[in-house]
Amino acid sequence: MTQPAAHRRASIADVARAAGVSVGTVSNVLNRPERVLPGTRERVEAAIEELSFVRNGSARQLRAGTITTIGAIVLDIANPFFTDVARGIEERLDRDDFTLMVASSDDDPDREQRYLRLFEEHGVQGVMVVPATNNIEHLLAVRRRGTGVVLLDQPSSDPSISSVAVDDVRGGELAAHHLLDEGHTRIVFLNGPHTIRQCADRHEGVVKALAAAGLDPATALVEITVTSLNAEGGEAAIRGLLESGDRPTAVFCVNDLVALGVLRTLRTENIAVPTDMAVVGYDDVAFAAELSTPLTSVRQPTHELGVRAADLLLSGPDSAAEHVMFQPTLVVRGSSSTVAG
Amino acid sequence: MTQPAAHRRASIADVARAAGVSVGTVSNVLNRPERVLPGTRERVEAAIEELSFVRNGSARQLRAGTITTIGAIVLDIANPFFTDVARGIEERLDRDDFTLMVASSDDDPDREQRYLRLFEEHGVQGVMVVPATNNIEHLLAVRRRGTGVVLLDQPSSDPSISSVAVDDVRGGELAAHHLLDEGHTRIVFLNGPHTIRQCADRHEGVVKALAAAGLDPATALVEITVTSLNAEGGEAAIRGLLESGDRPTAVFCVNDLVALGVLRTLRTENIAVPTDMAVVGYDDVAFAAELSTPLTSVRQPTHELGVRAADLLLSGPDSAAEHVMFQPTLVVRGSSSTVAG
DNA sequence: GGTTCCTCGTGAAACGGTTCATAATGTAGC
DNA sequence: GCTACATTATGAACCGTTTCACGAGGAACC
Repeated sequence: MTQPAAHRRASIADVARAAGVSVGTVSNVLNRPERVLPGTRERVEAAIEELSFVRNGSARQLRAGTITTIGAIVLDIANPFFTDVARGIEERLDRDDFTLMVASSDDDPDREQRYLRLFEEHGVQGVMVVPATNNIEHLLAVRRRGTGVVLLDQPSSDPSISSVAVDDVRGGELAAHHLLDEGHTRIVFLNGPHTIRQCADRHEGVVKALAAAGLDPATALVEITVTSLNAEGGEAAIRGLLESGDRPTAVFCVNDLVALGVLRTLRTENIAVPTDMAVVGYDDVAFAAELSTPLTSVRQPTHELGVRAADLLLSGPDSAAEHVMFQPTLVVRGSSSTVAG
Repeated sequence: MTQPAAHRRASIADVARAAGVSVGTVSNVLNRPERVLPGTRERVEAAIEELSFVRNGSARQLRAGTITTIGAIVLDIANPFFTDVARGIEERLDRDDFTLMVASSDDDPDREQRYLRLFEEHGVQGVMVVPATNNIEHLLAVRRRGTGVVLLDQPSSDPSISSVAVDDVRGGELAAHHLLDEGHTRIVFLNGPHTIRQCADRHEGVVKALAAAGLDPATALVEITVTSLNAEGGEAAIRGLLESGDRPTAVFCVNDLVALGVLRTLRTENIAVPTDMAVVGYDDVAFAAELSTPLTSVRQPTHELGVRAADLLLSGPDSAAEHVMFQPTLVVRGSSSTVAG
C-alpha cells in the first residue's frame, strides 16, 4: 500500500534508514548497481518503492556538476519555422541522449533574458538562442562564463560565438528580384521591427535588389511594420493599407504566417492574386504549396539548421566557434506569377 | 576588464571574499538588498560584476525548495495544435510570473517518462502532459509525490488528477455525421494508433455516428493507421490506399496536417475534391480555410484549453481536481461539401 | 599463518546557496 | 551613564546528493 501523502519528499537518508544500509549504498544502487550485492540491492529497491523516493535533481546536480540538457529560446513557439528547427535539434540531440527544453521569448528581450538566466543558473550544457535584439552582449557574457551558446538563425557578430543562419539579405533580394522580374515597380514590404535582425537583413536585401534594378528605394519601397509576426499581424497590416487607399501591386511578407493573413484578407476583399496583387512569403512552410493561391516563398533549410546548431553545441566548449551560413532558395508559385506551376 | 576564462564558476564565497564581507551579506544583496547598507551593497555588486558571478540555481533551489517553473510535455512540438495550446499556457503563466518549459515526447512513452522524471527531479511546480499512452499510472505517482499534474487534451480517468480536454468522441461523431449527411456510405479514417486516447475516442465517435445512421461499421468504416501524425504520414497512407485500388469517396483525417498530406497527394493525382473524394480534417489550424480546397475541420478551443490548464495548475496542489471538457465544433468548407462557402 | 587482493559497504566531506540566531555598533530616552 | 532598541553584518547549520578514503571480511596464494 502507498503512504499517506507525506509532506516532505523522502530523501536518500530515509531510504537508507528503511533499508538498513548507509546513504552511500543507496547512492550506489542508484548509480552503479553492479557494485552492490543483489540481496542488498533488492532491499534498497524495495525501500525506494515503498517510500516512492525520487532523486532530488538539484542536489544531484549541485554535487555532480553536469547535466545533459540544452535549452533553446525561440521568438515564437507557434511559428512553424521555429518548431521545424526544433525538430532538427531534437533529432540530433537524441543521438547523444541529450534532452531539449524549449522556451519562447515572444520577441521580448526581457523574457529572453529571464529564460537565459534560468537556463544558465540551472547549469544547462548549452543554449541556442534566436536573439530578440541584435545586441548580443548578454550572450557573450553567458559564453564567457562557460555555458555553450549557439546563435540560431542569426549570423554571429562575434567570432567566439558559433552561429547557424540563413542568408537573409540574399532571401530579401531573391524575393524582391523576383517581383521586379514580374514587372512590378513598387513593393510593399510587411516586415517586423528592425530590432529583429532577420527583418533588418531582409529589408536590406530588398533595397539592394531595387537599387540593382535602378529604382529608388525611397519611392519604390513601402515598408510597413506589422504588429505581430503572424496571420493576425498580416491581416491588420494589409487592411490598414487598403483602407488608406494605397493599393500596391506587390506585397512581400516577412514570413508565411503574415502572408497567410494577407491572402485571407485579399480573398474576402475580392482582390485577385496574383493579377491584382502579387504576394510573396518567407519560410516555405508545409502548407505554402497547398493554399488556394499557392504561395511563392523563400525556402530555408530549417531541419538542417537545427541539426547543425545541435552539432555545434555538442562539439564541446573547447572546439573553435564556427559560423555556418545556409543559402535560401526561392520557390515560385501562383501567388506571384501567372506562369508558375 | 573581464577575467581570463576561469575554470570554476565564481561562488558566493568568492564574491564575499572579494568584497570583504560575509556570504550572508552577499546573499542578502541578492535577495533582500534593502537590508544592506548602500555602500556595502555597491561593493558587493562591484565584486559580482568583476567576477561575473551567476547564482547556482541548483544550490539555491536545494536550500530554498521552490521554483516558479512549470513543464509541458506535448506529443509533437511541430504540430500547430500543441503550439497554440502552449501559447495559451504561456499567456496565463505570465500573469503569475511563472516560466514555461516545453518538451516533446514524440508519441514515445519512454521519452515522456524521461522528461517527466527530469521535470520532477528538478522540482517544477507542476507539469502538463499530453500522455502518449492511456495508462496514466506514472502520472498518478508523480501527483502523489506532490508535483501538480494536469492532463492536457485528455480527460482524466482518475478523480485526483485535473484535466482539460475536448470531447473527441463528439468530434469524431461530428465529422462522420457530416460525411454521412453528404451522402457517403463508407468512410476511410486515417487515424493514429489507439494507444493515443484522442485517436481511440475519435474512432469511437465515428463508429457511433455510423451506427446511428444504421450502417455496419465493419463494412462502412476502413481505419488506416498512419505512420506519423503529419503531412508525410497522410501522404503515405492515401498513396497506399490508392495503389491498393480501393478508392473511397470520403476520407476523415485525425488532424489537419495529415489532411494536408492527403490534399497534396490528391492534387498531384488529379483526384477532385470534394466531387471525387471528400476530405475532413481535425484541429482547424490557421491555414485550413486558406487551402486550395478549403478544409472542413473539427475546431477545438486551443488557446482556451491552454489557459484553463494553466489556471488549474496555478490554483495550487490543495484545491480539488477539476475536469474541464470543451465541446468541439465542425467547420464545413469546400473539401467536403459543394455547397459550403 | 601471513600477505595480497577483491568485493561490499560505510560515513563524512564536499557542492553552493539560504536562513537564522547572534553579535556589534549606533541612537534615543531617561 | 545606563537601558532599550534599531540597524547591519556575521557565520554556522542545513538542503540532499555524490564521491572517496577506508575498513571489514573472505578467498587465494605462497
